[in-house]
Amino acid sequence: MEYNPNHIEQKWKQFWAENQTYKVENGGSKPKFYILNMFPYPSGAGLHVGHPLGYIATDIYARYKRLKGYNVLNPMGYDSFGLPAEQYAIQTGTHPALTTENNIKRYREQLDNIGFSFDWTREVRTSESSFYKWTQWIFMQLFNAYYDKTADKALPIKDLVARLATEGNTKINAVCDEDTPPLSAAVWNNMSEKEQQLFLLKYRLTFPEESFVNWCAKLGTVLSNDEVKEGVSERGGYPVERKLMKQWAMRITAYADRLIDGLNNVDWSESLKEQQRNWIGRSQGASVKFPIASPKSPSPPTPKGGDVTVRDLNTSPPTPKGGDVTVHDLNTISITTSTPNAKGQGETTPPLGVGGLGVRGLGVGELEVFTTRVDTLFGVTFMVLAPEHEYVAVLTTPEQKDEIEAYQKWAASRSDVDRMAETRKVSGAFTGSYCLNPLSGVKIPIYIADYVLASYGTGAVMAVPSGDQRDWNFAKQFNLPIVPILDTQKYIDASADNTKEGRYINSDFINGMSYKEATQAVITALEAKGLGKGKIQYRLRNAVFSRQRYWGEPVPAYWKDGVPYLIEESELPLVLPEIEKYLPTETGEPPLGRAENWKYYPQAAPPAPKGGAIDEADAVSPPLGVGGLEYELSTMPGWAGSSWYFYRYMDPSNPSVFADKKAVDYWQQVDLYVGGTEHAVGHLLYSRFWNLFMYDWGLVPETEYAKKLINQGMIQGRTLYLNLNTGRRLFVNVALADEKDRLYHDVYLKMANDDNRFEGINPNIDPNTEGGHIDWETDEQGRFFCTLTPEVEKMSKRTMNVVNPDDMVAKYGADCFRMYEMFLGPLEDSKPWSTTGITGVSGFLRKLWSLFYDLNTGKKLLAAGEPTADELKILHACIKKVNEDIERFSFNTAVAAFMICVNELKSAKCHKAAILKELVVLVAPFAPFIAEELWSILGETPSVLNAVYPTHNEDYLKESAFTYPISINGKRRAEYVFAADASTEDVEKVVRALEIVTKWTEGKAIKKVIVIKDKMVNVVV
RNA sequence: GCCGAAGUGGUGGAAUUGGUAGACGCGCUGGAUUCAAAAUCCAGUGAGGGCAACCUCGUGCGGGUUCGAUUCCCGCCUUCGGUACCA
Repeated sequence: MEYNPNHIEQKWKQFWAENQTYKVENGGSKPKFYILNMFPYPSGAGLHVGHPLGYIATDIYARYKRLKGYNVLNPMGYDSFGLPAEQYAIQTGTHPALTTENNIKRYREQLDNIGFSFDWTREVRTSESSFYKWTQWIFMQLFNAYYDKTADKALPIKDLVARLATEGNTKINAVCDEDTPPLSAAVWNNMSEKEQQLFLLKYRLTFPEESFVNWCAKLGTVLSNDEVKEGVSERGGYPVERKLMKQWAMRITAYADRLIDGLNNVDWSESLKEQQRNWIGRSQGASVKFPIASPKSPSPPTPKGGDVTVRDLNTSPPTPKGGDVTVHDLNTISITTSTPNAKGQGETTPPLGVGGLGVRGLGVGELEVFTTRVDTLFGVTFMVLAPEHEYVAVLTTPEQKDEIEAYQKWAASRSDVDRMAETRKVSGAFTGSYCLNPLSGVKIPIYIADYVLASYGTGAVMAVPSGDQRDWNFAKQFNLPIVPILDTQKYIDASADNTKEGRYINSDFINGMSYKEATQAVITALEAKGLGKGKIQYRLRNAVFSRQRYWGEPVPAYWKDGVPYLIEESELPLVLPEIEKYLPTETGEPPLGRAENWKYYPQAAPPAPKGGAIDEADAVSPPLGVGGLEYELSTMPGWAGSSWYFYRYMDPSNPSVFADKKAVDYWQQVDLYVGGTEHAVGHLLYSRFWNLFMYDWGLVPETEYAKKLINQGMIQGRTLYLNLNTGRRLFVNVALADEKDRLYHDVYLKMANDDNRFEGINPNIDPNTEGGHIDWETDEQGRFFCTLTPEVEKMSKRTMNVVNPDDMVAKYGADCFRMYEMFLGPLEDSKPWSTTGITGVSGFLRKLWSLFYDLNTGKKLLAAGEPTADELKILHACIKKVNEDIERFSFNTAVAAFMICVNELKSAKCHKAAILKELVVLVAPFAPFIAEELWSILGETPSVLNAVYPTHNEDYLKESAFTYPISINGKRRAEYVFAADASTEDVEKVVRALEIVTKWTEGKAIKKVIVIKDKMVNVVV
């Protein structure tokens, strides 16, 4: 019988399907194991050879665990909402659902070809209403929740409402918008329904807000920060601008600390955890208030233009000793305001900040800054605000108005790309106003500059040019004083020295202190004056949750009189309506503005008002769109469905709950999650956030849903470029160049000897449509050649470097493809795809087959008989090695172990069923097709997955002798065979007497002989 | 700049706890088979020297710890990934 991979693949694919070999039940006596792959977006390009890498690894592990006696959940599904299908719909009018359906069909075929053990009865698709019903449901739970800091968890919003009605919000320690005003119960109870609802939005875990977002005009939607790379959209590479829009947001910041702390409890790679920590960006510091100097107080000469000088800081010591002399009496300054922020004001919020203060008129108010180095407070010589800072208008003196406004205009015109390209350039403008150092009372000028970001901290920075390079650069540019504050800062004229080493100087009461002492002393002093306190600042922003697109989950909410309300849970799912064109409306509404046939709502009877609970929609009888009711027209972002899909696999078709509690309690959490590192701060952070919320809500049992996570490396493609004489480069289709001798635009080429040189068959036809032609070279025989430039890049349809796994499977067989991908190197490493070496794996499988049948004659070699000690040793060494390697996800070395085993059995001419049977089970996770075939050839009943996984017997591995390498001073000089049971003393005695040893130690005394049992001997002279 | 990971033959990569560096595969060289080629099989293959036994060097670079370092420590260099006027 001959080895024909394609033939046995067909046979076993059918067998597995007919016998539901991979179907998994919830429950049973076996221990559970949940393995998860990041589910793919079904793109039109189909799977390329990079996608299956992780799937193969998990499939091996899943089969291995199953053979080891576990009940293994190994599901697969599709993240099937997304932009490409919608873009295609805009271009062609094809419904995204249809495109998606076709793509999924193709994916499924490709996946089946590789022989995965997925339980397809559990397949999920995020774009199916039976699935997104629960995405919408979770959204509703988030809307009905607020984060209580005292309980340190999410609580029902109706609890908050009850407390507001009895005690106001002053005692409530909850996460809310920064502009939330203090409120008494009386004020709350006097609010109208609308005012109350708007007020509650400041607390809800998901809420609409007017905010600056990344708007991509070309895609017609907003993008989250992690969907924007280098100022352009990650998908498509289109320009992105900042735009103020009303958007739904998720209060992920409420979970910032728990998202950081939870990382300590999961087995994820350190680099990935670091990425998440950096993304959350927790920094410990202090907020400090700088009183704004009254214009009436004595001031330095008004600076003009760019050459501002406040020389008096340099000529006189910043702070007189004793601290009793101050420029300004701080106690007379009334503190009446809170920090402004970049956000718009809610309607019910009393106007705060500038408007009510009249900063310039009254000479009161203060600027709040956040700093991680409050100890450097005495080194502050100026203040810098973001150009968009709310105070700028009132702080600007009439003389400086033109300059400031010109600068603001210039800063606003700069795109993110510009800003990033010119980070080293110093620019800014002086407002004409001053503020006072809260401790020293020193008067310092206030500038604006775009190196200060409005979106971080308070949008204001206390500048310490001696300790911060950017501040230093700014001080040099505008000729501002630089005061060293640590005795270690010696080269302050050359650059800033951001150090914590040394003792303080020029710093009043902290002079002589260390960093730690000073930080505490300054905070204490600030707190005593009510001008500062310790504070933790996060880089993490609340996550924008709206997309102005069609192909996504509809938000289950509607608007009445400017207030958002949820629809009833009983009305879920809110089905995505059909529309005729997938474009924004003429009035600029999202595509859903075109919908007229909202299917499921409002079909139910108007809900009865529920006792006082204001989060319930209590008057929804008229159809939406009539009587002031309007649907929310934006849809959810791509990360909505993927934030919880792993629970749906546990109970995929349940109509009444996202997953039955019994199922969730059984599977608990994902034991092993495998996916690409590109989701480090997107999906993997959002899903942890949703999981924490679901945990708080009592829906799931674990605070972290993925116990262990492995990031598989990316398999890159080889992109071939054809250089035209105009300097333009064309992509060359890798597959066509390899397989069909045919290239771009009817130019016929043939693979030349050199990998990247191609012979032209008909160079008279050139791709003039691309505005140039190829510069052909000719060889001595008059043949034409051109040279292609290869580069390693991500595989994508656009660069025509996609390698389809189907082609590999057709050519070498699925088993070979699977093992080869594993053999390529460590799972976590990225590597360019190359088929060099696949013949080695192919040869291995044929060799394995040849233990059963003669490859030439087809004669059966398989025989009965007692295995010899040698044969057992070969087998059990392999069992041991493969077990260990799978446990540490080192699949490449496991494949090598198989090769060694088969090579040795072949040399030993071993065809014994007793040996081969165990080997087949061992190979089954890696090469399931050939394993099933050989298993049945052995006369066993399929499936091989129901076999028992072999364990090794250490007795078979015992050697009768061990060859010790003998080193002299750590250099290997000889080896000598000792009996395995020789004691270290015996070994030492013999080694000392060896001729080779005496030769090397000639004339010198042996100081020591180190014998490590079964390892080596080292003679020290 | 900051954070993280990694640098080993011609090549992909092994070396699991500080203990024989280069497993396994590809490629290459020589041989067998063949009319010939492909395929297959056998042998060799880190570099340098030597007829040979054998010797010297060798895991990015420079130091250190150790009987012994690809592995641990210190200082650099390079590459890749992430991130960035984050105060």
